[in-house]
Amino acid sequence: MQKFKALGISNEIIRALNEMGFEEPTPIQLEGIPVLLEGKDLIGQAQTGTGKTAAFGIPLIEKVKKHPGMVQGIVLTPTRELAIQVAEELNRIGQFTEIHALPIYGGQDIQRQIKALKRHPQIIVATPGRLMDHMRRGTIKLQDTQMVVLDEADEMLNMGFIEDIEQILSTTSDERQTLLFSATMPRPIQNLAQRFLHDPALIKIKAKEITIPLVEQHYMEINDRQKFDVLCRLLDIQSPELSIVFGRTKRRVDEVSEALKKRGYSAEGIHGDLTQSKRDAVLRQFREGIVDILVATDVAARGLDVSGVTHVYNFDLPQDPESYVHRIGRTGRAGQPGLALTFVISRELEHLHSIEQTTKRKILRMPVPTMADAVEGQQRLTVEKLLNQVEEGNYDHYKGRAEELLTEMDSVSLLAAALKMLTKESHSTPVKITEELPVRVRTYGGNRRPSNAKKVVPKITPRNNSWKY
DNA sequence: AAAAAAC
Repeated sequence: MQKFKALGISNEIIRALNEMGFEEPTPIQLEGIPVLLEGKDLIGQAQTGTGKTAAFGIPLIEKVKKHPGMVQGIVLTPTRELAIQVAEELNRIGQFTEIHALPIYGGQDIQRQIKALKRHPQIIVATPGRLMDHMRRGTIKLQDTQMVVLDEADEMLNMGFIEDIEQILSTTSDERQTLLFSATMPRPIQNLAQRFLHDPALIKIKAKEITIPLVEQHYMEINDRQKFDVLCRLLDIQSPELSIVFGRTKRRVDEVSEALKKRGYSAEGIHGDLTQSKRDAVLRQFREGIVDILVATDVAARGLDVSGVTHVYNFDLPQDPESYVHRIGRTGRAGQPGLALTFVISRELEHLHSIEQTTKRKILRMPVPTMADAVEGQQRLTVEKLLNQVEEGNYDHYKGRAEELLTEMDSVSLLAAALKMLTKESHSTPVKITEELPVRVRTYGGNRRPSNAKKVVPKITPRNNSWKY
């Protein structure tokens, strides 16, 4: 925290950073914050997860607070979800100040937004289309805007927002401070920078640092018909805390999420054809862990920062290397390890290879897990779930399964735990299990995996980042 | 070719 203080950040914000668990500034914060506090324009080549939002958010809030009233800061993002996420982070950074950030995006009731705007948030985080809508209606005026942040500028370019962005920038004062963040710097983005930024500082997080070092990357060669069953197997075996399954189309996302739900997984789909309120709700549930598998199109590929995402499954190979990098970047965040696993059908192997070359990272082949692997994984999960229930004192629901398991378990402590569970009244004191719990259980009908069988699929263990079943 | 984004 001393290092944050040394950057010249005010006490209220330091206090908020403390509460948010920030310890040391990331490279982009260390370099960017002083430059921005000085008032310079900035081009930042970095992704989220590098602490980018705080890098512009801290100076933004510092600057804004001295001039209460009108809209003084604008952040533009390519997707609606990102607008919500960035606004939330800004509000956390500014929680001990009088500064408020409001997300403004399409698909949400505009009257509701107009009402919220009457409370005069100093910062607006918006997708371009809806912001333009408000500008035309006169419900947002940008004359007093002192800082404009273009977040994920290359993606906004891809989505055809460049003209909107130019128009928005032209509406604001030339005195404004302009920040442009982009993972890549294609020609049109360079032109934009040249036209609208004045003598910008350049901060580049090198390519090596852009690819996420803590994400283990694997692929599995598989045919299309097997994909769903194998996904279920993997979910059982690897038991992710939270996971994202990326599909190629909206339709595909619907199919996979429905099928997962039918099999009893806690999954929800998200894509651009859903109503915005549904999208907001799904993402909220996912963040809270109410839903633990998010099935998504590339709408969720960029910038989304959800803590606890231990696994990303590319159910379908992404179209381009850029999309691949963004998708797998949803895990391995904030220094936590993550696993990215990509399903590849044989004719796509070459495409996978080109992704490998572009990202300059080896994607390791992983064999399809056997049925025995799956059975064992499933049982381990069931036992773990059961034991959690025992700890929490909710026995009734698991009674039947527990009785079944009693005949299968070869571990004395598991047996004892389950016995306790079955003999306790449902309202009695929960059993506290403190001993190390063995997780191996005997498989059905003596159908053990032969000792010479391959046993290879790594399971992610966040504690030590080692790979084993 | 698909996805995203304003009504």
